[in-house]
Amino acid sequence: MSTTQTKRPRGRPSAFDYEDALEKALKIFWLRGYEGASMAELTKAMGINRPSIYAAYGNKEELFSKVLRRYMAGPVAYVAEAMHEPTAKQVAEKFLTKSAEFLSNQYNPRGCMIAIGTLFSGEGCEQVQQELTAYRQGYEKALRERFDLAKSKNDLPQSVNTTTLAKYIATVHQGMSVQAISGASREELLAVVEQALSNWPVNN
Amino acid sequence: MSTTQTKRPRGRPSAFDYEDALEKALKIFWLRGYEGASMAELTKAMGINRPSIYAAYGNKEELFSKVLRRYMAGPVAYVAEAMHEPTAKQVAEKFLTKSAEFLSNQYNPRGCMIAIGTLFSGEGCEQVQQELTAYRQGYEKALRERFDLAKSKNDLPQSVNTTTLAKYIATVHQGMSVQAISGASREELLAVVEQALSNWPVNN
DNA sequence: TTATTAATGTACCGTTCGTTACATAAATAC
DNA sequence: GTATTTATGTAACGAACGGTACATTAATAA
Repeated sequence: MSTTQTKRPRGRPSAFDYEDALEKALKIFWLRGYEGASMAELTKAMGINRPSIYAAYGNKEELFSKVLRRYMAGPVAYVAEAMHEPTAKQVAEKFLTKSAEFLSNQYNPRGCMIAIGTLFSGEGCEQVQQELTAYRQGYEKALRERFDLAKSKNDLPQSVNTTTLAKYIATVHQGMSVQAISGASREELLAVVEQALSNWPVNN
Repeated sequence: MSTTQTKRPRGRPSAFDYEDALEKALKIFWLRGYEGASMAELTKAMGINRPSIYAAYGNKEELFSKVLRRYMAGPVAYVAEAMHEPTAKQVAEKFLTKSAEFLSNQYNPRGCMIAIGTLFSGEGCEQVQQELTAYRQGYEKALRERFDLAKSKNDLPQSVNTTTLAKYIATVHQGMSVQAISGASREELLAVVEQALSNWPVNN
């Protein structure tokens, strides 16, 4: 037999699915931000009583951290995927175009949790802010490294400053999240992307 | 005599200066955001007891509203001024370059209150969100109208979509605020501005 | 069966939130 | 002077915050 008997753990079994509940917490944090999401609202959305949340995920900060990991692996997984496009220009196009679609997806809350999450906040959110800053710097760095690779393959002119180019693409992406929250449509976001990429550096 | 006797009002005189205290509240809201700024912190910074704040400015939401007006008239007055530059390109250059300097001014809190304020928030902040959205749409509209004027004077090609161009400039500006909060330096911001404007539409 | 383990639901903890009642103090009006 | 007006400082309000103690329930182990 190839069926592996999964032995049940010792005590009372969980009444909720770990990942499902995390997904529901994600929706709340995404809509409200870290501070704007209250444990009461999270509890209600997750369908779990508070002590079970703390037992399973830790405190609010740790729950948010786990939510961020799920967010990266799910809704914004397209970012990492875009890096695999064959050319630097296609990477940028894919990244921004997919973002425009993502940000105007009617089933998502507006804006990207990582791009524009917890920019201003009260005292005691320093760790959350740092974590989000690290994520932001992370995808900007991924862009830069991808552009460095392109440069080494003559896919980008040697004159290009990859740090600046990556920061520019990240800046447009972050601005697009603000635009999405402020009411921009998919068409408008795509038009901005086209404008933003119309200055792409090319070999002569 | 040309000196006009300013007659003192009836009751006990205020122990604080209205605009000075508003300036101190501005610093707190700018640093913390609307929700992150507590009345306790505001009270302490303004040097006024709470009932006096409520009497002079109304509740927290109204205080924030008055702070926004002061913010527009002071720290970000350069935005309206930039519109008066002689050409559309100079308008965009001035707007973004001044923003880069503003956002990296060591004496300011990071980020622009209006560009990226209260993007995510808990229940009960709808009015503040709407007000900030209106301000954001306001300066984007000012850019568009300035570009329309430029177009009518052949300062911009007739093929230009001014709505898109204005939205693109606003998007870069908003992204720059995120970058500033995430640690970008003045030099980096200025490099992004240069990159962002390298595709400026010109008559052939 | 009995012991052990772990998750559950209830009910509450202390703190902080925005806001306000109220008595007092300091000015003008008469 | 006395009355009136307005701002002040103290002190507290009810509600919401993040977090937890504790008894109970439901599973496995022996």
